Amino acid sequence: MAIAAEDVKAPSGRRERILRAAIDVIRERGFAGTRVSDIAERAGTSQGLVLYHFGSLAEALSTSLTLLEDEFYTELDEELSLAEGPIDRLWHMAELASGYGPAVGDWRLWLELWARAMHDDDARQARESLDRRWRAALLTVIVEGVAAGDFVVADPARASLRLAALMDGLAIQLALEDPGMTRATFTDLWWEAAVLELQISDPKRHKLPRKRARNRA
Amino acid sequence: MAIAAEDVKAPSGRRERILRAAIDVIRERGFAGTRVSDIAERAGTSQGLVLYHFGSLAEALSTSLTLLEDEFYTELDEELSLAEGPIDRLWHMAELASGYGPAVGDWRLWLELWARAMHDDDARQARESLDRRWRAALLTVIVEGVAAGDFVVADPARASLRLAALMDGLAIQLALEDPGMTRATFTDLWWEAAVLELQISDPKRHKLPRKRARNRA
DNA sequence: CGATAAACTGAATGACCATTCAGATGCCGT
DNA sequence: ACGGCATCTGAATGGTCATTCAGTTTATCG
Repeated sequence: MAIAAEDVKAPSGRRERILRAAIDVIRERGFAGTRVSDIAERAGTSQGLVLYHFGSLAEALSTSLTLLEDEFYTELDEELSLAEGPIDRLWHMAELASGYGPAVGDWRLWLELWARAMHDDDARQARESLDRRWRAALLTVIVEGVAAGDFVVADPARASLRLAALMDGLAIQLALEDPGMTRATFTDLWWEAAVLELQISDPKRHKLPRKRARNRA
Repeated sequence: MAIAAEDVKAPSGRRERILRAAIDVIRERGFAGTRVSDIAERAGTSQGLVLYHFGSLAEALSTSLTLLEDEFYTELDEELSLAEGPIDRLWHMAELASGYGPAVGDWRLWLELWARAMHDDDARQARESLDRRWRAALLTVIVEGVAAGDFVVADPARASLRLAALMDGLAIQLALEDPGMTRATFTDLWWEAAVLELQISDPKRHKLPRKRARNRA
């Protein structure tokens, strides 16, 4: 069950623990395969409590999406605040997407979300705002880079759209563990495209990847 | 129900009708939401028959994936045989992917397949071979183009990988009906990337899209 | 024309799960 | 220490399917 000793009794902590458990289960078994009992078991509680807190399974899943959004935003902001210039920021985004943090590059979850977005409205909204946010960040970086003279792009909007889409596409292979697609290949292929698309003049130092740090699960 | 008058009694046709019905339902309701009764209703038969032919729902779904593969291959081969040179072929592939035919550009189905591939082995294999096939075709076109002097690429394998991934990424927006992503935008953005990546010298005439022809459903 | 098998049906059967519920347990202010 | 409220539990309850089955229709072929 894997319950940290810390706050076994904290009454409020229970709610969030359930949401985290839900996310973990979704990642493993998919939205469709996630049952109340899975969540309860993973969270170390009873089924009853899950329903007590969220009323229904559907509601629990939706709410966990909200938590996911929060983590995503936090992670993105945090990471971007660390970077110095546009080139560095862009590189950081590539790393994030390749799976550096717990949320942004959690592609199995994204594939699930995409599929669910076609049939569930909460999922649709969640993925839409997550995606919008990500693309906006990318666009901002590109615009900054153009202003700073680091990038040369005719149409930043198009460029960001395309680079974002390329990430998604590469991510599919990553999530499905396609032979030949690794974290390294991902960043490599994407960075090359970015260099080409944005006409980055001096992409030198960025070739060295950072230390690893995988998902909590 | 929508049963064509043609072969209501054809005994063998029934099987395939069921498979097509299954695919239709999957596209609409997703793998997870597809019930035996949905398929039966859509095919205009009884639940019993679906199970009679395929033994189980899971088996019916798997088998329908095989039919999908067949259609995909047929469509791809047909389309490629029509095109003249590498540039034209490449353009045809872009059109196919944008949803020109019934199978290749049926992106809702692809999103479903990706998600299912994470949990179901038949789906995993299906998507893998479909994807491999598609990328191989792309690679072939690129290599031909290089040989013919139409394209200039350092590493055709990387280029095809990237262009294929870009398609997938753009396709997600298409499937999810992201505002701002249409068939036209899709081909437009992709073609521009291809021109850049492959250094296509003379992409002129291809800017005009062909007549529409959507999915049967 | 039978007769045998294949195709087909619709009504059980039973498993699996979300949800409900009656009550236990801990918490907090007084 | 006590009343009351939030939290929590585990065992019903009931609905929704996949699957089974007993039997009917349709095709095939000698």
